[in-house]
Amino acid sequence: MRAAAVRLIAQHGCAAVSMRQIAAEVGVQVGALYNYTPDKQSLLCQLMETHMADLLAHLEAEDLKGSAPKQLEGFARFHMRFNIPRKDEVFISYMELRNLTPENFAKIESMRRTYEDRLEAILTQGEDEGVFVIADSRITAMALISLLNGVINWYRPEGRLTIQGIEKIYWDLVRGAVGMRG
Amino acid sequence: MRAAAVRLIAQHGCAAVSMRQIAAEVGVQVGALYNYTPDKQSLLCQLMETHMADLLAHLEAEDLKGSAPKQLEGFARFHMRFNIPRKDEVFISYMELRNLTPENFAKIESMRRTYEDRLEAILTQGEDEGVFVIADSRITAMALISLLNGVINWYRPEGRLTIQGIEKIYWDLVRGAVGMRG
DNA sequence: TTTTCAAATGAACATTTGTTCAGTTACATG
DNA sequence: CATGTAACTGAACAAATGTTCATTTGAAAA
Repeated sequence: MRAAAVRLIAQHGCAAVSMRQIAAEVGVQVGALYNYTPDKQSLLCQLMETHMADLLAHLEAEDLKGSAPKQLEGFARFHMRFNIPRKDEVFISYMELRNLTPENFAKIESMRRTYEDRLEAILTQGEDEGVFVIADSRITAMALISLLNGVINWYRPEGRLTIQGIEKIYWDLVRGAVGMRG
Repeated sequence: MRAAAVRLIAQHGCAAVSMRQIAAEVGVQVGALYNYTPDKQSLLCQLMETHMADLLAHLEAEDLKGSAPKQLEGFARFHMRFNIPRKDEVFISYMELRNLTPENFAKIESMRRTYEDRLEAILTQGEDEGVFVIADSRITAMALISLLNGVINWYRPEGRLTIQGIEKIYWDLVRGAVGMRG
């Protein structure tokens, strides 16, 4: 059911997908869904929440340490490796924020903030080390995440590039953006 | 009506906004809307189409020429200057693509492609000139647009930064990303 | 003043929506 | 076999949806 909901919502948007369509995709009647979620809003929120929690847990597990450039490379490559196979979830987590109730929105938003904070910390560390040239660490953090997320707009598993290849291209872009080329 | 539709759709998503809500925002009854659009789909498509046409027309009017770095700077600054005040339209043009009929989608998509092509041409020119270091011009073009578009996720008119200040920060990021720092 | 006509109304339509629930099924436990 | 229970069905509900259209409005043209 989770998989069906993710696929459909990513493709058509939450408001455009009915509970009946999800049920049909699962091969079940509408009523059966309500054994697993109290309502549609909770279903959407739970989708996003488990994805974000998963993201944060895996980032923590990366246990980035060492010099800022090494950490930044680890972060960028992790972001690619984690998000590319989860493009539907990523898309939902960015596009359906507006369909959450205020409380649910706050919950998800704070998780996203945590993720951004981790990147920003790496950036400020790099400034302290004198290896990054950055005008505004907060904005740069958000800009880099937008840059990295861009991949989900065009990535297709059957495409010409491997995930490793994409990782390399994007890491080069990030490296340059923080002023550490050459 | 256009303004009302843009505001509501950007805020809640196309499928989540009813014709009645748009009518109420305009201060009119539902039926009246159908004097101006044949149906909801056309309304959405027209919103996106005029925005994209506007974007392409203004880009053309910039009449970028000269060295690749100068053109890239012109492109980046133009993108910021044009899109920031139109954040609702930009958001819609990226998020509501999936709600278009195939024909309408193809129309909008080709306009977006034209825009990307223009940037890619600047990048390949820069490679020829030997001033940019780029792994894949197509992907870099899309990545840079994602980077630049990221601003609409956090920009607020009442925020601490001016548009000129933001332009500068993002231009520095772009400049670095194509390997021309220092 | 009368005529004209585009624009807005307001009610109606057939569907579709999220959600509920009494009843059925199927399967594991006793 | 009998019993219990968790899952699923299928029908139903009020509310909301996009769209249509006969009627009214209001102001410019005659």
